[in-house]
Amino acid sequence: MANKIKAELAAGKLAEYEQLSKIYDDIIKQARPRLTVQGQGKILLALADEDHLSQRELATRLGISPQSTSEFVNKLVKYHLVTLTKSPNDRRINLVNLTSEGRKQIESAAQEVPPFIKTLSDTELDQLSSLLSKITTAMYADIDAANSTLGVKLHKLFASRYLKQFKK
Amino acid sequence: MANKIKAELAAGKLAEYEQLSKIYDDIIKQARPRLTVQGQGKILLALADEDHLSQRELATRLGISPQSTSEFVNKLVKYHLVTLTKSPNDRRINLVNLTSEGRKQIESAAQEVPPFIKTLSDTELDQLSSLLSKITTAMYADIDAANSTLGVKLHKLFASRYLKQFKK
DNA sequence: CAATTTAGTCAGATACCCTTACTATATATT
DNA sequence: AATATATAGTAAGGGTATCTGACTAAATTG
Repeated sequence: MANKIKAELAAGKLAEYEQLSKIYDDIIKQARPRLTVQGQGKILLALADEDHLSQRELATRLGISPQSTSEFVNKLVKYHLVTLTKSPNDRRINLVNLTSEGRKQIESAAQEVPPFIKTLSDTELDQLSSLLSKITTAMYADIDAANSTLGVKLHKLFASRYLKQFKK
Repeated sequence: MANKIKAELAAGKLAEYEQLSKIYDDIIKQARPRLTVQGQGKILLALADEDHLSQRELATRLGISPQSTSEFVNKLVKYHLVTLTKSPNDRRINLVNLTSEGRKQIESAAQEVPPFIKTLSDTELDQLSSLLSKITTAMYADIDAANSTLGVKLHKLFASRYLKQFKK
């Protein structure tokens, strides 16, 4: 029983964090045009991980429909953040390429540590990372079970993104 | 320097969790409609905290425009989750009232424990709750600084929501 | 070569938000 | 009272993120 309550509390906190973070983003960082993990931003992030992907590949990796992908890519083209080139092997395929401006956007927006993270101590940061790793691992497993390609791709996407941080 | 890396890693993990949880919800629990802290859900949550508010009051508390509020309220009316009554004192005012169905929606959507939480031990759950509390507290403070009414109200809103869990 | 699969697009929807009018009702001022 | 101003809400229209269905254009397969 005790465990159940603890679990509920933690789940509640997690939900609270999620909801709050939406509001937080809205309110706090209006200044800098932030790269969101949605729509166009999602595409850019995926390209930062691996450039010259086809729209189809992007759609699959990001879990959005090819139609939405097409829409976002076109907007990015309009803003000169990516270009499209036809694949020489398969002329149906549009390869999506980051422009230098696109890359700059990603860099400048990349992973700022939000201020609220700074309130945690070193030990707490370690704890948090490790707990979240457990959680995400379990999530990946579930996602994987439901749709194996998506899960694997996602993992790869995020993994390489956060590994990059380490190298710096 | 070490701290900076730890912070970046934790921030990354948090971002990863957020991103993942969207997809997770999509894939894993399509069944139940989840109450978000946006749009219509936000309105319902505010009403759960205090019923019979005017649209203006809702708009102010939730930090959305009166126009959007009107839109969401009207949708909720259409779905029979709230009703509108003119205030007797001031006939400009529309009071928004939860229907029993609306109340049921809120209850049923309330805090299910997602399966991935169950992979954590008791100790880990405690740790996670406490870390997230620190984080959300810091977030509330920032939100508060930017827009005091909203921050306070939100806090109250969430607090009452998660306190309810405990009583059970 | 015909049939099928795959990549991408177009059109049309919905949800969440905003801004700029505009209406109706209250309240304050003269 | 009559006029002016403030307040609650609505209407219209726009932008972003997504989705589904229908369709075209290549590639692959039999």
